[in-house]
Amino acid sequence: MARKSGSDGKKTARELRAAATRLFAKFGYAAVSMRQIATEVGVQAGALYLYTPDKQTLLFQIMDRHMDELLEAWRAELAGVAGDAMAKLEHFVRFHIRFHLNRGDEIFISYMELRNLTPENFALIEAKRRAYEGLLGDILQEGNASGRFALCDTKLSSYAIIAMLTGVSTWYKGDGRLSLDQIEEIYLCMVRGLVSQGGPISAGAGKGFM
Amino acid sequence: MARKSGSDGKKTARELRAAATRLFAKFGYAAVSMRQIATEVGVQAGALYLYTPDKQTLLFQIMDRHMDELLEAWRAELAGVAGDAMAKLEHFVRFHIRFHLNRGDEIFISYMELRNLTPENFALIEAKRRAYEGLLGDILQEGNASGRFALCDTKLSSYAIIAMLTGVSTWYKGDGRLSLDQIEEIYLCMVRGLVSQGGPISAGAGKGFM
DNA sequence: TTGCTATTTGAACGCCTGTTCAGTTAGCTT
DNA sequence: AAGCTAACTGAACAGGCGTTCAAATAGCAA
Repeated sequence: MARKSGSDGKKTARELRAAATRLFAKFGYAAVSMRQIATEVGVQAGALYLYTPDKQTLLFQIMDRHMDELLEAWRAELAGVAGDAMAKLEHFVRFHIRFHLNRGDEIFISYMELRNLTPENFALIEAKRRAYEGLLGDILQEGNASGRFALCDTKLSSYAIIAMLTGVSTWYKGDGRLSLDQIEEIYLCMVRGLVSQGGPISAGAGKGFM
Repeated sequence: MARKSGSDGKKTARELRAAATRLFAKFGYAAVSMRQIATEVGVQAGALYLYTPDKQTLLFQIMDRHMDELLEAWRAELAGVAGDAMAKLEHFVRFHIRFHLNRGDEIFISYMELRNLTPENFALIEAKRRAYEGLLGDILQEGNASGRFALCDTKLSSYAIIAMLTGVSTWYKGDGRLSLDQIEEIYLCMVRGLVSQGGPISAGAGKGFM
């Protein structure tokens, strides 16, 4: 046997990416072998090398595409939003949760497998990650400048908000007690409080952190 | 050559744990070989099996000890705290940041290598993790009950707070622009706002999430 | 000095790894 | 029917994997 009946390069390439994403997310890049991926795709390991130069590139492309889609999706989303910083922030929260819940595998890989990238590939992904954090950071600064927010440090706040939002994908199961809408609302409550700092107890206490 | 001069089993056992922790954190469990660990310790691979039954146990013990120390340290900390829920929460925030920043490797492993545990080992670690989340959850519920906090969902809030606090260890470098004390204060500001929900804008808006 | 135990080596086990490549076939074009 | 290309197989390569174990040595007790 050599070529299989009904074989199609484009389809195999797609399935390779899909299988790699699934397996990397489940078992980790280092723990998954090319033969394992090949089995999932339904071909022999050698055939994979028609569609990727090597295993490392496979990992990098999954992450790189994820970051591109994330940045592109947010730019598209933001284009349709008029309003103050709070309106933008609320949009961001909803967007981030919703986007990531539909891509559990990619997000998992993007956070867990950074250390398995070569230094050059790591630098590329890291730059895109920083760009995304910066987009939230801009909103926070705008809110601080307009007096709407009262954040001590917008950079740390962007880290904190992204970390808590991304954390949703570690426990969310589609069949849980809460719907996606409810989760969005709950996180919105928390983020609104977080950026307003202090709340009822020491409302408007100032911007310094001491 | 066989036994080495000055050799000491207790010391080798300690160095094995230390080397495994360091390497697992840096490269990931699956990517690190027993020979690599042995080189770090300064012995041949075979010698490691006097101090661990296998590689999996090595990983499990690192995580298990970490969770035990975390739970024990927090219990000790809480014992000395009198005050309302806000006082306890502030203590928790400081404690969590401080504890984890001193153990970057262990925390990294505990979050990244869960999927490399056998199902039985995973269940044991997961139980301890839930216990820790529950300790924060108790504080949040106490605060909600006393009217001090205005959280929509204490369970989700405990996830969110732990996620944002733990996130610190992903970017913290001891030589950064902020001191540990400053970081604690900034996160305290955010957490206070988060639990107070809505802040100056809609202070005391209620507990329902809609 | 002899004996005993703790500690380690170094080789070996069978199996798996990422990657390459000559050879084979499916399906289309001429 | 012949030729061509896209798609794939299956074997091979050199090396690494976790783990085991007989043999050897260090340091102490008798």
